[in-house]
Amino acid sequence: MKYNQKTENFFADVYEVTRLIPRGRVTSYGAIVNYLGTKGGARMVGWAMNNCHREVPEVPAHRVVNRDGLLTGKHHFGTPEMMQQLLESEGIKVIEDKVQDFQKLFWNPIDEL
DNA sequence: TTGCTGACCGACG
DNA sequence: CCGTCGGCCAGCA
Repeated sequence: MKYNQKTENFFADVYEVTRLIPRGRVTSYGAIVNYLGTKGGARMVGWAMNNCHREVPEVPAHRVVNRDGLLTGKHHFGTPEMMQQLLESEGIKVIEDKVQDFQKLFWNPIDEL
């Protein structure tokens, strides 16, 4: 599969930022988009994540949630429970598909990078 | 080319 | 609180 240079660059940036998320922390699609300069649109981040499973090394997509801290993409993992399981294994509490203390655990690439 | 969809977000009523 | 719409861009029929 080949993508445009634009798309490849976008993908690379998204994956790079996602991999930089510290263990036990989370971020949002909007934050990544904002960090990249809203290039490509917010929905493209999710679209990129849909392809991340074939990327190497593994992209911690489970650390990326929507702006409310909801695990909107959990159905795109092997099983719907996997995303929550991975987060809890890192010490993140998840209740009803929602990250607890989201504001506290939120990792903003703009602020950190 | 058109129209619909999508792991989003913000604004409106 | 909930539904709807517009904007963003790529993929597909």
